[in-house]
Amino acid sequence: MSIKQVAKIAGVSIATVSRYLNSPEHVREKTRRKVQEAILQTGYAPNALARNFRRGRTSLVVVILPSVGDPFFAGVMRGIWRVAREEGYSILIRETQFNTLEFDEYSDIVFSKQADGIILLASTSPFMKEGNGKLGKNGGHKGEKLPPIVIGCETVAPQLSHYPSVRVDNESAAAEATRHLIRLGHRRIGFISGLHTSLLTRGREQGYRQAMTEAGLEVADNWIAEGRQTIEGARGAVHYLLAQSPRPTAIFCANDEMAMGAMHELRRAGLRIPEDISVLGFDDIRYAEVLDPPLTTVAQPAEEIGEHTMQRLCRAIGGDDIGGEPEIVPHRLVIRESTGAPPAD
Amino acid sequence: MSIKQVAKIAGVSIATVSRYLNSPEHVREKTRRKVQEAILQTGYAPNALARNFRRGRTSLVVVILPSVGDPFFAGVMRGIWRVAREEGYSILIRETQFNTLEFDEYSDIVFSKQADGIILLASTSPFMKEGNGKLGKNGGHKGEKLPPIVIGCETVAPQLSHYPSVRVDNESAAAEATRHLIRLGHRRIGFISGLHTSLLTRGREQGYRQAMTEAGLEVADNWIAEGRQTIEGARGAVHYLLAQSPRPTAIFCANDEMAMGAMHELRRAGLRIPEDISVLGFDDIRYAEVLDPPLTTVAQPAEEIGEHTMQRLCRAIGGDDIGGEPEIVPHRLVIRESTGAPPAD
DNA sequence: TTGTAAGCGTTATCAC
DNA sequence: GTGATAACGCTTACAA
Repeated sequence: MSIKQVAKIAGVSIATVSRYLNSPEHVREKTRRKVQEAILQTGYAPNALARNFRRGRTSLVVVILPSVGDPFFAGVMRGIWRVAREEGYSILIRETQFNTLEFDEYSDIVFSKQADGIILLASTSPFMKEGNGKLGKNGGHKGEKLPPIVIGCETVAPQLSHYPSVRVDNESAAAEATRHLIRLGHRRIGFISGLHTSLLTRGREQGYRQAMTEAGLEVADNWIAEGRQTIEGARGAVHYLLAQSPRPTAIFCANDEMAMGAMHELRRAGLRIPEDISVLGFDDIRYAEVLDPPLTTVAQPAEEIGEHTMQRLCRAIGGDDIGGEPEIVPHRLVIRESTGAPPAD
Repeated sequence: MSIKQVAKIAGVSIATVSRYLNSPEHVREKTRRKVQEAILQTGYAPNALARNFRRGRTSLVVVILPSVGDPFFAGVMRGIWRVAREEGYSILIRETQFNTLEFDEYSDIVFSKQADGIILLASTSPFMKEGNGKLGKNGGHKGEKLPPIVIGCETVAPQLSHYPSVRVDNESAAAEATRHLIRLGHRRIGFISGLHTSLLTRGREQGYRQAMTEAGLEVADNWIAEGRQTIEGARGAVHYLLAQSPRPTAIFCANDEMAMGAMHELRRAGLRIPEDISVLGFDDIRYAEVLDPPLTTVAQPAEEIGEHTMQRLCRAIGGDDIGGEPEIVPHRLVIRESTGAPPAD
């Protein structure tokens, strides 16, 4: 009833009010003033609900991520927001924590018009049933188009392999980081990965293995410890690694958060970093450089990842075919003081 | 057109399909099956846009906060999400960074039906013009109701003082923390606050001053340093404090993030913590205990704050009068190893 | 228990 | 430039 009231007060038709709102240049100066006056008088605010309904779009984008707590994602989000603001989107965040979401749950968000598109940041569970209904591999929701989805940061489940993504080359990056440790003289290098149900760190583990193999070094099974990608998870993993014999002289953690937990646990065990054992992280979150010692880690351009992901999504929503290839953004090994030569032994 | 198609295929009216969706118990078993079959066949998903429009509500709540990066807010968000899920709301996040938003910009979110309610986490700028239009102190958007807004975490601008909030007693908490330092023997205690444009840390500074005064200690102007509530901000502040003479033997930081920056800068200056100088934080983010040394800080029940805030908002949206009093949740001083006796001097 | 039909606030397509 | 008016997809009296 609201545009109607404004129209009545201004003495024009509702069409004119609508025009005033959406393309004022098509309204005569004099009329414009009348409408403006009426709007001020009534305190009218256009009903976004009705507008979106009519237009058939929500102007909402859902971002799905494992945990907002991670400062790395905060960086990615910032990039997403920047583009979202420019493009007129609001961002809805869904945290998966550690539970498994079916892919259909994502796509339904779009088909039921809760959002115009979806960004998947990092791990999705690989436990999605193949071809169960709405999104087979050549996809389509009973004939409708594929939902606009772009993946940020990480390698993904096979079902998602046809969707575009923006990320660093995790494998190369991890290999490069591992080589840094090897160059320092380490031979026994441990790796703390995420849970095996998470894809977040899969590529990183691959890179680690590759660098080890290529250097002719053994990758003992008991040098790879698995844990939740949390401080607690890393603690448990370190506990496990320290119990091995011989134990690693360096630990590569699949992300910085885990590196922080690892460093703490190592200190509690009475070890000095890097004199007794080296620690390496991944992400270069803002805390990495203020740790004691500052953490050697692989930097990802978080904001850039966010921006590009969102930009690509916008194009997909706009109907462009954005292809399915991953866009690889550059990483950078940041050498600080948590890595050094192994102890004389 | 969609419910229509389903209705046609099922051989019933659209009203029946709608009923099946919203109150299946009012549909005869046999009919129910027909509808279900049709829905499966078509892959129909109700159009949330149309539904919300019709119902006049968005099922969205906007959370406005200075920065998602802060792990403390991540905890609060978790609490908000838990309740939101139960109550059927999705959460839209708006990051203010460091810019000043007008209050009208918030309230318009509700009046233009972009969301059903608003949660304001921590600082809002105090620079909002008084009584400029839509929301005077006895408020109302040209006669409409006050928008449902609940404030989480912090003391607020005078214009918002009539809105309900959920938070710890910052003043008492900060006073208690300061007394801990005094008890350890410190007399010269510095305070690193947020920017003066931010209300985030106002109450905490009050508490600090109160405890100092009450102990008969001087609060020198040059022992209070101001900076952005970031690692960088804290570094600058420490730099300033260390240049004072005599300089403080302990530094109370208005939050843990700043404490992390402070610790790093102190170490760079060659000072040992706590032997040479003590550091105290606020929030007890999850990183606090893995720092070296682990950080003494004031713990806030982040998730609980989030839950209660959201619960209260839900009631407000439901039309209940939830009053304007703040709900105070308990804080707890967590003593770790970053605080100790002052140096003999 | 089911169907008919009004209406939610916009935008878009026409004529004028 | 402006004004009628028909959608958009759904919920909900009210009638049958």
